[in-house]
Parts: sequence; C-alpha cells; structure tokens
Amino acid sequence: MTSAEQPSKPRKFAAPRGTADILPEDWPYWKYVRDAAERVCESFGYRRIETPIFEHAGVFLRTSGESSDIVAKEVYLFEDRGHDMLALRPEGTANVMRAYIEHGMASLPQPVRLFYIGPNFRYDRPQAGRYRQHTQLGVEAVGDADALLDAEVIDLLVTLFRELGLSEFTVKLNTIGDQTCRPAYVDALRSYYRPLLSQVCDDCRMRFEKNPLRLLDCKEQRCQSAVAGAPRLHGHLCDACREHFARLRAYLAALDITYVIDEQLVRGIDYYTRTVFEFHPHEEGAQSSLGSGGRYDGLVELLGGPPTPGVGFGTGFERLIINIKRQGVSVPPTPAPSLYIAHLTPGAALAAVKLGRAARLAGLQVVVAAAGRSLKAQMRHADAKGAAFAAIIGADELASG
RNA sequence: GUGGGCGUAGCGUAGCGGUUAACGCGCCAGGUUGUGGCCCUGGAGACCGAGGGUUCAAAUCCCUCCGUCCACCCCA
Repeated sequence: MTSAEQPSKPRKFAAPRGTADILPEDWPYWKYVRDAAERVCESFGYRRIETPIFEHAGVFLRTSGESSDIVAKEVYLFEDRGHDMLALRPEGTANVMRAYIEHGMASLPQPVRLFYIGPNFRYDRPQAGRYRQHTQLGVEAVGDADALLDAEVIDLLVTLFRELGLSEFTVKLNTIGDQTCRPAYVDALRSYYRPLLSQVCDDCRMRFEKNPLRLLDCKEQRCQSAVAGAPRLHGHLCDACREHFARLRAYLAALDITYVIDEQLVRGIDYYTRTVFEFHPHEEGAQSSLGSGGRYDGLVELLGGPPTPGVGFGTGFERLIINIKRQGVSVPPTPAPSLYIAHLTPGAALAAVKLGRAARLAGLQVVVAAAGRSLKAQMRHADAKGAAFAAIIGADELASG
C-alpha cells in the first residue's frame, strides 16, 4: 500500500512542553491577581511599562552572569532572519533597565518607579509551579540608593500578598555586600574553600571558579559542613553596606514587616548588590519562592548607562494562583449573563439578534441562543450559563411585536 | 541535567491475557413538567500515548520512544 492510498490523519498538536493554556475557568484567578497587582502598584505610585518579550541576547547574557543557570542553560536563544541574535526574556529587570537607558529616564525626577506584567521564558524541566513560560509581575525603583526604596518594594509585595488574601508566607532577607566589600569577602571565601575542594561537590568546584558566592547556598549534603564553617559575609561588610542594611531594617521595623535574616540567601543572578530577599510560602513544596528580588546598583552601567542604583522584585502569577487556591481564597466569579434570548423560528432569530444588540447597548450582558435548537435545549443552556433572565421569542411574540 | 509515578472517550475512572472496551460527569436528542433545573429514555464520542516484540489470542506481559505529573537541581 502506498502512502497515497492511506490518507494520513493530520497531526494533533499539544501546547509545547512547559506551557499552559489559561482556560476560561481559570481566568477569574488571573483577573483577580492582575487587578490586585495593578491596584497595589498604582497605590505606591508605580507606573506601568511593557517591553518586548525578546531582546538582543546581550541584554540578558551580559547582565545575569555567564555562570548563572539562567544564562548557562535556560535562555531561549535564536537568530532571526536578519541574523540578529535574540533572546526570549528570562527575567524582567535587565530589559526594563535597557528601556530606562534608551528613553533617557535618567533625566526624569528620580527615583523612577515602574511595574510590568508579562511572560518570561526559561528552558527548564517543568514541574509544579515551574513552567517554561510563566507570567511575572515586576516592580523596579530606579535612580535612588537609599534603603527606603528597598523597604518600599518589600512593603509593596507584602501589601499585594495581603490584598490577595495570602497570609502564610515568610520574608527572607539578606545583604550580599557591594563592589567595595564583596571582593575581599570572595577572597576570604576562596581561601577557606581551596583546601576543601576535594570534599565538595562538582557544582561547588565550578562555583569556586566562577561564582564563589553561590557556594553558600549549595544544598548538597556533602557540602553542608563546608558551608557551615565558611567565613560569614556579614563580618566582611563595608561600613556603607552595613549602614544600608541597618537602615533597611529600621524601615521594615517602622512598617511592622516581620522577616528572617538568612545569611545563606544568595540570588541566582549576578547583578545583585546589597539587599536580596525572597518570599516563601509556609507550606514547603515545589514552588519554594513566591517572589524575590533585591538591589542592583551596577546593572544600568553594565548595560552602558550612567551609574544608576535600583531595586526591585519579580513575583510569579502561576505560583500566586497555586497558593491562592491552596489557601482557599475565594475570587470573584466570571459574571453570568443578565439576559438570555431564546427564539423558536428563523424569523424570531432575526428579532433575537436585534433585541440582543439593543439590550447590550442598554448595559446588559446578553447571550443570544444558537439557531435551530429546541426550546428545551435553549432553556437548558440559559440555566447552564446562569442567566438571570430568559426572554423567549416565538410566533406569538413576533406577531404581537 | 538526575530520579520516581502515570498515560483507556472532553474530564474523572474501571477493566490488568480470552470474543461488539465498562461506568460516572459533561455533550446531543427525546419523554415528563406550569417552557429550565430534578427525574426517565436514547444517541454521539476511544484505532486503550506511539512503535516494536512475546502469544493461538495483548488495553492487559516485555522493550524502546514520546508525553505528562512529582521530586532533586534551579528559580517566579
């Protein structure tokens, strides 16, 4: 039998691995989170910005750090037809800083407060709360170095969680120093680890070379004693960093925000300086981080801009929604139609579509029945839709107008 | 990248070697009804993830692949 004789069925496609369709029944959750995010950001004076979902690859490759997992194995890289090397954005900050520079926002009153909501992409193995395309709310306060802003963005995220009805979470906080004090600390850390290299895991040997700070958050059992005995970063902080952290803590205290200091907390992206923080749900499990961020005072310079401090965070919609469901928060349902119009004859159908338009103009949410169905089917449909009222147009109603 | 679980109608499941693959929900049609819901009847819908193998016989056993979920890692 030749292939011409057996017509092959068209292939059925599924959404690509690690992506998901957001179906109508999930939309109330998305709307709930999005509305709350916009409301809270605006209440803090943040203005919305949206950047393209892809950028010149260098925007991310140069900023996140070549040894970071994001750059090393998770970025979607592609060359377009004009031979430009582009990257689907894996995170939200570097591209917003690119826009800050490109549009001369340094000449606006500082700090510039920005927020954005959109998809990010990372090639990673999917699991609960982890997707190759996920949606983040990002918030950035750019152009001022005071710890007031560190506290402000943390407060903003706390406020959002409260607004969403999420009560069970912990704020982890740390400071990882800056260009002044971190090099000395890194030297001390290397000196400490050098004789231990034969005992630690392969990843740690790599970290030793490329990103020593991350030695601190190795989860391998065999490395734990090394981690425990490592010199403490907090002992090496310069006066400016120590003072910044103290000020941040004073602001947080004033705001009554409780947190735990976790000296092991180190972020996966290289551009962070001083403040780093993560929000964790109490219920441990897959998606351990509900939101995280920190200060990135050198980032704008890395992208060719003037020295510009900044602080911000990202929080994932999918994970927020998982926790909203887990904590039993109820969200407003999609509104049911106020009017359902049933019709019994072809002539009545004509009248029905006209009535539908008129009713919508009057502000009702209206569903007109599909043609050719029995009245029983139409009424059943009206009921399934939860319509408040049903109008029925039959021969009599047509005749009487 | 590493490990484990699972893939049977749109969804949730049963069947785990023997003839037309079952049930619930949903969908469609009809009956009943004071036009819906409830109840009753009927119907459509599955080459049992894909390919190969074992067997007289495979959804059922074996192998490979793919997908998916969960965990590690990483992170939102």
